[in-house]
Amino acid sequence: MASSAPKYDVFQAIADPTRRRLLQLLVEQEMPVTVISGHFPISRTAVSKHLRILAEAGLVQERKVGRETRYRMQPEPLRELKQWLAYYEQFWDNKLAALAHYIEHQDSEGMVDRVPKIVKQERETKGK
Amino acid sequence: MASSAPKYDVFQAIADPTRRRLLQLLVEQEMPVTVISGHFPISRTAVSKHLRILAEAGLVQERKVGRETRYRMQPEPLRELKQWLAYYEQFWDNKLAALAHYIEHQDSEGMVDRVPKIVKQERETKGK
DNA sequence: ATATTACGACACCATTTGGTTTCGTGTCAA
DNA sequence: TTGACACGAAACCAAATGGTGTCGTAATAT
Repeated sequence: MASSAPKYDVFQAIADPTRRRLLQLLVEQEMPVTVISGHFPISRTAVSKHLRILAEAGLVQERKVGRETRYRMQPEPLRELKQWLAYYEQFWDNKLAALAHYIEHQDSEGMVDRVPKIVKQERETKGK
Repeated sequence: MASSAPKYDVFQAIADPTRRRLLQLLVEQEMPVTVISGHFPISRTAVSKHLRILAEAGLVQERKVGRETRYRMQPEPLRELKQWLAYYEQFWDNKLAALAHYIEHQDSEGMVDRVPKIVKQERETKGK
């Protein structure tokens, strides 16, 4: 219920290649819809819909300027992704540092149901 | 044709919450399909289809043992995600370290068309 | 005042997606 | 051998997704 309630899913938002290219385009610059859609082979309306999905995921911010709406990327929600990744990082290297970092940053955000807090599956989980 | 030809998309593979839970379940243990599907409210066949998608993305590995097929997570393909993320990390902190890390690891994989090599978008909206 | 531009809201459409049930086949157990 | 089990394949379905074109309205330009 905090102000930044991401009602759409970050994982889903970045699943689409067009949306990833949108982020890439808007990461450094704010741009109005028409200009943005000039960079894509699809219609302005289609771009608009992608932008709305990204906005709902918190990945872009919109700002009205006169008759245009300018969009810009907002990278913060990617933190959630990073945390999710951090959990798995320990498994592809033997990097203890990764695990340490993971533990250290566990409760930064509302990630509770997304990534397990190093939880035992109900399986045996005897010592390693 | 290298053994790790990810013909499915990692971004898309992890977009689905069920598939993320599958990864979480299989990250430390190999399991046969029936056991896996016992952890989910959906049918075994549905689970099987998710597993195939994950397998095509290289995120799980299958191994036949007698009449059962055992699956286990393989985290390597997440490297691609990590690299994608690394590019954006520089934008949410002023962390120069992030940028440094990004540059340093730029050509590790075949990511060329996915993340730009610090490219200048055409600038047009000048000033404010 | 009138025309043009920017853009969201709709209505619509084809394809993909996540799910189901049924069936066939290979493997193990009695 | 006969039966039960594990599982993928296939056929099918509803809903979501990514796309289109048209329209209305607010802001700007002539």
